[in-house]
Amino acid sequence: MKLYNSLTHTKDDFVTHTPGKVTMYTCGPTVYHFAHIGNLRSYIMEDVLEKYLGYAGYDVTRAMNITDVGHLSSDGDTGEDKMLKGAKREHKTVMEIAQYYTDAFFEDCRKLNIKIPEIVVPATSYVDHFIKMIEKLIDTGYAYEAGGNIYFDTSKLKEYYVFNKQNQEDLAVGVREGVEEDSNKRNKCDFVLWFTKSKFEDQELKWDSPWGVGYPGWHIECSAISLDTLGEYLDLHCGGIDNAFPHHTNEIAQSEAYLGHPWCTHWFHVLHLNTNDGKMSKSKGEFLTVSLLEEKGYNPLIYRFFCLQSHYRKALVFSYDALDNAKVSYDKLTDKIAALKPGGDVSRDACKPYLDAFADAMDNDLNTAMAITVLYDIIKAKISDADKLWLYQTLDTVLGVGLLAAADKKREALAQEKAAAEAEAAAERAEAMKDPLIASIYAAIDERTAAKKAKNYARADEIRNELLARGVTLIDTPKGTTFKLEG
RNA sequence: GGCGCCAUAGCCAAGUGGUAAGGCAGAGGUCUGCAAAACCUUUAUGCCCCAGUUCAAAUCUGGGUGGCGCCUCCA
Repeated sequence: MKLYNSLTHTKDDFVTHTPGKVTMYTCGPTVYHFAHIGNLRSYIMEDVLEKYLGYAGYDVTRAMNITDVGHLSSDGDTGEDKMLKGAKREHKTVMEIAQYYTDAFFEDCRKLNIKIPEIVVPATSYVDHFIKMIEKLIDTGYAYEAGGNIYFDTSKLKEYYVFNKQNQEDLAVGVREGVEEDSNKRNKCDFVLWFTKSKFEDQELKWDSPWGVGYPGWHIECSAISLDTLGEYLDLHCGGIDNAFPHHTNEIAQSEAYLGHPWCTHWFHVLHLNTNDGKMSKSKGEFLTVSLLEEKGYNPLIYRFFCLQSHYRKALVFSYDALDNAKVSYDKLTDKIAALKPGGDVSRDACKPYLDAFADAMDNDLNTAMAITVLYDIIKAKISDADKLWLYQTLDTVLGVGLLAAADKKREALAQEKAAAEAEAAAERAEAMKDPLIASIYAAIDERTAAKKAKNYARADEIRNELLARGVTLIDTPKGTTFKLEG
């Protein structure tokens, strides 16, 4: 499989440290608020990647953190801890906020068919690991204390800017409002491993440490959790592109300084979901959540389908027009699948070309847009319905857009609707027949239906016109003829 | 200011040197009397612009133009 590697800037052959096994780490959410659908784009694409690796025969172990402490600054950069801000907003404790939004995140994942990694670690449960790691970094000279905080010394590294060629001097400090240069730092890019001097007066969560009571920096959590749960050689590290610098850069710095050898070989970054006026955020414009999409009548899996129609390494612009487009495509596709007849033998030979086309697309840097077109090829293919259904079921284990479930639901709904409509029509008619006027209309309709059947269209139209003159408009539907009475 | 990404039809979007996938919308048609649905056919002499390399360029190179992202909050 070829997969673009942010570290090398090329599509590399995906090679794992232990053949047949993949260790995969994902930067999880900061649980201070609901996730917006842009956040979830990354998790959708990572989910597809994980499922495809499994489909391709790898044994995948995946871990994810939940950031419930240490993530400094708010969206508006007013200098508050995200968690603390969330807690204040909702008059809850930080831990209550964390639990509430962790659950909400998992609920969004469930709706989007995102498998939750088998290992999920809240940062607050790993503080002792962070401390151990920081201690070693101090012992080996990679970290120093200044002004009460512990910093990582980036000048001790051979190479700090791993994802692109930058110079420390060229970085603009304070490019964003409210970000101030920290005078304790020896180098511009040094970052905090442990705070004892909080920027915030009432940081709620604090732990004892060899350097005093405080709390961990943001970057250390991913390194420590990954090293402990997945070992010292990581195959695949995922996250949104905005994490490449500084978060992932810092993870690499501290992990490799700690280990003394290269750590993660492959970096997978998902580009952002934008709106017409740029990057999606929680503070600007409409706060697009999965729940909001549901309220507007969209099945969340339509959003997943929308994401899959594009490539993960391309910025995707969200609009309701584009989502509607995906919805129509999805509905048409599942309608066609609903019309397939189950039962019969599956021919592996007949299915093989489609499996190959799917694998070719996915092997080529997870080209999900191409993989989606295979779904359309299958509909048009000259293979049996049993083959088609088996293919949809198989491919959906990776794509996860719920093709068969949606089709089943449609089939059921259709049957139910039909039965209900028939029953209702019969009941209505029985009731209406008590009225002589209505009864006469029904008699006329019956006569016209008989005339149509006999292809006596002249008579049929005559009846329609007669009724029209009486103020009755006939409406032909696939279920039969109904009418509308004027006045 | 530095670094990086992107530009393909009305819209979304593949394509990675061999003559422009797919979806949505549109157009024409078949068929059920009409209509709807369904099905079939069709829709970019051209891929932001200008040079260059090549037998051959959307694709590679150089230079523009436009959009986006990152530079201690983000997915």
